[in-house]
Amino acid sequence: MPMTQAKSLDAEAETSFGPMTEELGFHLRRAQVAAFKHFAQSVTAAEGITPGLYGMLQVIASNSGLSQSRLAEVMEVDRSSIVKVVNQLTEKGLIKREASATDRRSYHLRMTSEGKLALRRIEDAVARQDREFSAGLSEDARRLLISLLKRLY
Amino acid sequence: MPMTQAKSLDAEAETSFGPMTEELGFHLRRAQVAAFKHFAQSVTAAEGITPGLYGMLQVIASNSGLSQSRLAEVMEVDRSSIVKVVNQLTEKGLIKREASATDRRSYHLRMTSEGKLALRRIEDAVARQDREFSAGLSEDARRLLISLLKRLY
DNA sequence: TATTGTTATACTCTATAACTATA
DNA sequence: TATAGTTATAGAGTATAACAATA
Repeated sequence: MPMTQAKSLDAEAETSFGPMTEELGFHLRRAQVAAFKHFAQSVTAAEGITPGLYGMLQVIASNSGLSQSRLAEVMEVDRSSIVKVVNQLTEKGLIKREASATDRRSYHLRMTSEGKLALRRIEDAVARQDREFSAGLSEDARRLLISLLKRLY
Repeated sequence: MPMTQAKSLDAEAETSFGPMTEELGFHLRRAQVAAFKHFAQSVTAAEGITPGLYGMLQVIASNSGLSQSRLAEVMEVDRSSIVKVVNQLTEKGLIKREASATDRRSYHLRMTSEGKLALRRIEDAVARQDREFSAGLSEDARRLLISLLKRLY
């Protein structure tokens, strides 16, 4: 059944999606949806970490001590949307909030030692997943694709 | 302020996002978010049509008479998620539900004449938007990018 | 006055489960 | 029994507005 569906989608792609098949945005979206599904089936299934949480973890790990407001800025979401995420990562024992010595309103976010350990593991899983996902591309094609994508933002 | 932010993100990109900058999924997501924002600022602002609704419209236009279940299949969402969308497009006068002559449970979805007219206009707006969004790429680079993206799904 | 983190609230998108009317 | 469309409901993910504590 999955093969049949895939086959029919392939065969009717031109007629099913009309002029959209000429649009970059259309293919960008489809590829991105496929990437999320792939991530969910490997990394999220094994480690319980969504793409969003993984991104937050990496930003915290690479910018140790940053504030929640700064994290929100980097992730380009509202400050209020960060609260839940930080709670989740804290409850998982992956990060900690440290009171700032100079500003009592603010927290410094840092990885816990368990978090650092977990991130090394997750990072490997993500790297493998990313390679698997792009298995249809040669290493050169993969690099080329990344460089083209970067020119869009 | 936007320029300052963009500049600081560029300058710190390597340190802010860590190993993610090596991942295809990371760049795919950023490009896709940028594409949605661009679409929202041009097409959605001018025509009140989101990327999702536009996709539905094109699939209905290219597969006139298809059922809601078939539309859900093509869009890869649940049947129940289609109901609201079909209602919205019907209320906007862009599509109509026609009773099936052979199966009284089922509807055939079709564009209204106003819908066809509107779609021609929206289609042009989207085509312009898509070119603007990919203005940083030559025509060849754009085609290359699309062909690379297709190899991911 | 402005900023940090928070809460309350709401909106969009999507899914699951259960219903109805058919088939 | 199975399918088409629908409804009720829930869970992500995100935003806005307003608040307390602090700067």
